[in-house]
Amino acid sequence: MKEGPDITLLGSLIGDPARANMLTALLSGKALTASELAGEAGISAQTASSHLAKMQSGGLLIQRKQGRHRYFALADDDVGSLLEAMMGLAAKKGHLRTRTGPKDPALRRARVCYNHLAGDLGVQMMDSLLAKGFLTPENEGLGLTEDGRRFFEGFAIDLAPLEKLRRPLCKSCLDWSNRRSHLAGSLGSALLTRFYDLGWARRVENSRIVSFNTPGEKEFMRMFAV
Amino acid sequence: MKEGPDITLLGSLIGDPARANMLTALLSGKALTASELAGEAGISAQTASSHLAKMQSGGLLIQRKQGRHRYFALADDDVGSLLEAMMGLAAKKGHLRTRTGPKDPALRRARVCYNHLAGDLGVQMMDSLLAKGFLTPENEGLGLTEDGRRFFEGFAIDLAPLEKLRRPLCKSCLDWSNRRSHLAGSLGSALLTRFYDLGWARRVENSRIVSFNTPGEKEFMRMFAV
DNA sequence: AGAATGCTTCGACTACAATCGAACTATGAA
DNA sequence: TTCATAGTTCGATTGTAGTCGAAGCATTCT
Repeated sequence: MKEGPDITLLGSLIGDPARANMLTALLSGKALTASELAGEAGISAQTASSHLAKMQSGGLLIQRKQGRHRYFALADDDVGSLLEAMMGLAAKKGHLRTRTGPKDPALRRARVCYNHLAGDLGVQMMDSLLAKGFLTPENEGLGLTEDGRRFFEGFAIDLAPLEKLRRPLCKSCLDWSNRRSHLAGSLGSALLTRFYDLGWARRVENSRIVSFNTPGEKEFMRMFAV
Repeated sequence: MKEGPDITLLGSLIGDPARANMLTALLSGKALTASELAGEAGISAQTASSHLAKMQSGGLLIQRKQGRHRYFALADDDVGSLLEAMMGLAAKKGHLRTRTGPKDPALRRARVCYNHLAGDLGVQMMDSLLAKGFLTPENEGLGLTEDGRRFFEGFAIDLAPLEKLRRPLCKSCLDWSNRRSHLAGSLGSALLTRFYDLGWARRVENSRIVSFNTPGEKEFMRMFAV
């Protein structure tokens, strides 16, 4: 017994409601200040401060000072993936939040997962990219084909700087609402940014929802048909 | 806010040391009795009973009555995967258990992950099966090729009954010690069983370690060379 | 039937962690 | 300099979850 890594710390960090709310808010990919997170969790600033310190020393968060603000963000993609994975299992086991609000359908359709697109549209995009042979499954992840390289460059995504990063270019991430994979990694992130830039979609304030407008969705559907 | 599934319950269930010890023990794939689990966690029977009830109602465990014993096991593969994923992140963040025992290297080399082979050897097997074209990455999982079908049948693994199960045949599972994938699913489980039957390896008592004997390891290496 | 084992329920105790008010530090604005 | 805002630290309070002893069922053994 007492073999392997210790999962209790991670579990207990995630297991507190206030902290879970903060983490969920940060899953939107935006860095938030301590007071914003306190508001998100519905607790006082002092309490939030203590929680944030714990999560930081536990490796879940990183902190960036900027003027008199302190911005907190998820430490890395792995933390985001774990949170999504837990949401997947929680959903499967029926652990829903007390009030499943009216936003729920919109959230299932298109939302931000840390920094890339998730939900029905995210899964569809992934399927389409695979079906057209732009991405291809590799050893343990995803690879970019020559066709894919041309496609993305044609979509005004500059691959060169992305490939220089330590972060993997393509990665698959499990979707809690669909239990299917969608595209993560720096390429997934770049695609989402491109959708914003093109004016196809925008972020809904204070939420993970990504809202496509009518022409934007039309373009998206044409480009990522299955 | 308050969007999506609730991860606090899962987190807090996993976040208690006694429960985490039990879950880790169950990750060996064996069903254990309440008293065995109490011993594993180092707590009294009463306390264990309360923990087990909570984990059961939280969907992490299932219970099977057999005579005057109650056997507990992980509820499904997803629970096992989540635990391995958490161990992966915990290891990466340096959350090791206080005493990293002498068993640790053996554990990294070959261990049971719920019901299939993990560790260096598990990863090597996966790599070999992919390299030889017996398995192939598919949409969101793994597929069996015609060559692969012949290979496994030749290895005296009867695929027909496995394919009838609701459980997926092939599945990849992330390894915490390697951060690479190994083969899960009913096929992964069948392979491990076959190794036991052939006398290549055996389980080390009260541990997740799988110990290969010299000729067994030789055969394994020949069969799953990379 | 009676005894023993395996497990759960009940009740009481304890320890710890979340919480907030108040005081303190740091940055920025007037 | 003085004031205001953002955040942390300290101390005290509170609630709750983990813990075990004792008693209660259920099943098997003799």
